[in-house]
Amino acid sequence: MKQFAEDRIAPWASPCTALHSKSTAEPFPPAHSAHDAKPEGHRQRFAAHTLIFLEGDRAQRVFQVLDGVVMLYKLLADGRRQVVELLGAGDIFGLAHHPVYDCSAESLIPCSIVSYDRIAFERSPELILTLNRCLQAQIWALREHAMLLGRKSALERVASFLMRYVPDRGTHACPGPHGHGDVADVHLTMTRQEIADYLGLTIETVSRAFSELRRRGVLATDKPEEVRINDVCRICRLTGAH
Amino acid sequence: MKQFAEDRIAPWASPCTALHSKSTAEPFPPAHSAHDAKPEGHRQRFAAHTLIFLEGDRAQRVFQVLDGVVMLYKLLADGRRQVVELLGAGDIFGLAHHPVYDCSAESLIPCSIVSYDRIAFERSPELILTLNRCLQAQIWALREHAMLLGRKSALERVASFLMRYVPDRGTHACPGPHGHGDVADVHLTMTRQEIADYLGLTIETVSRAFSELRRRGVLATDKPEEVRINDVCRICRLTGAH
DNA sequence: CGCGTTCTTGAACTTTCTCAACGCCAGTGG
DNA sequence: CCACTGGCGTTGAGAAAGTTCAAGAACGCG
Repeated sequence: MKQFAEDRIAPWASPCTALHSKSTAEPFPPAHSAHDAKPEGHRQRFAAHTLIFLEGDRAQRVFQVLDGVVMLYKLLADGRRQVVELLGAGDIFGLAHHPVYDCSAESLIPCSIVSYDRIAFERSPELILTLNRCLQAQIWALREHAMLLGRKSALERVASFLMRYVPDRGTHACPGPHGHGDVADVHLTMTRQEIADYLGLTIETVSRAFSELRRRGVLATDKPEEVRINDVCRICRLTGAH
Repeated sequence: MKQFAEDRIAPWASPCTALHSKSTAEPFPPAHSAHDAKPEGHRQRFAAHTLIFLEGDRAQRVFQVLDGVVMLYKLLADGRRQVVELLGAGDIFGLAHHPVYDCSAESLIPCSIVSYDRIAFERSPELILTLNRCLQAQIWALREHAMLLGRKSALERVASFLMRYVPDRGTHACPGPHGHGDVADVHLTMTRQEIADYLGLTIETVSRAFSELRRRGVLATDKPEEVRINDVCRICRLTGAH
């Protein structure tokens, strides 16, 4: 992942890492040549849990997260919801190969977001390379998530979810536990319901999985959103990936 | 979807449509200007059920399906498998934002495939736009699939799967039943096991779902792979999307 | 302090999985 | 030509995992 080191943030090394990152993305990397038409962006702030757009809306604008976390979700007619992506600083969303958005977008925490006219955005040769890298990272994350949704048990799903919040662990080149103990303090940015809709479970099952991890001593929670992972390696082994 | 009409095949209108398409893609659309460095492609034929590359292999080449159907899948350490994408004519695969492939690729039926050097491919300005559209279509399909894996029942999954094989039905602008009856004859290109791994189910559950649909009169099967859908609209309503 | 929301826990129920048996078919070899 | 074999699909019965429904606890907020 070293090849992204020169980026301000490494936003597409893994969309997941953005979740715990406190970093902020620039609206866009500097232009390489003057003739590249860089569309002008419209900067906006969103409070936590604010709708950005709705599945089915005309897809006129493309967005990039500068700061914060955005959730993309889809609904079935009867109200069942599936969160399909979690996006952090650097991630681009709102593209659609149909004329309307294929999912809804909502901020999970307060967010800074730039938006661009979609047509101008897609024509900009400057952005297209950046965009492609971002799309590839999203595809990677979606495939990973398909594995989780299709084949992992509830406990494995929750363990996988928790690992997202631990920087650089459980990845290709996991450095392994370092220093004294293998503890991580994590601030979950999602409610149990949102976690459930992301993991394809019910809220009760998610709650039970947390309790089970607590019972096993792997986890300690102060408030529901504040989690202390006592043994990152152990959680990682519970993800089913190893 | 009219905007893709000028394409030889409309490969990225929806990756799904490629499944039943008998059409063939050109290695790539003609160059717009002479200076575009179009990397040279290496054409290959693969028999049915042939491995193209393995998850973890160094990602040196990028592939495009000219003809046939390719399946991408991931494995967990204990052997659980999840098929993450089904690709048809026009679809591009083998890109990776890591240096190794994040999933394995296998032909489902005999395939014609071109491959390019990944570095050259990613640098080619000619291909970037094409690639971009393809990636967006894949993201759309993956999100749709996340919905299926996370929130749909076994019967809904199988119904959704069947709808993939019926051209233009169940999409945005579904023309509805036309002519006498609403029948479709479908040749499934996958074994029950492959379908199960795609839908996040077991082979038995898939088989039972087929039987249930047969019992309800919606479906008739001659051989397991040859299916007659007696009422497309009814199957469509069983997908859970409406 | 009281209220509403979110989270947790328990018990009954449903769906899907697991394990096992059987049928069908194609290919093989006597 | 026919019996054997192995792969694949179907079906059944019981087990397991997750869902549903319901009640209670914890927390934040006016």
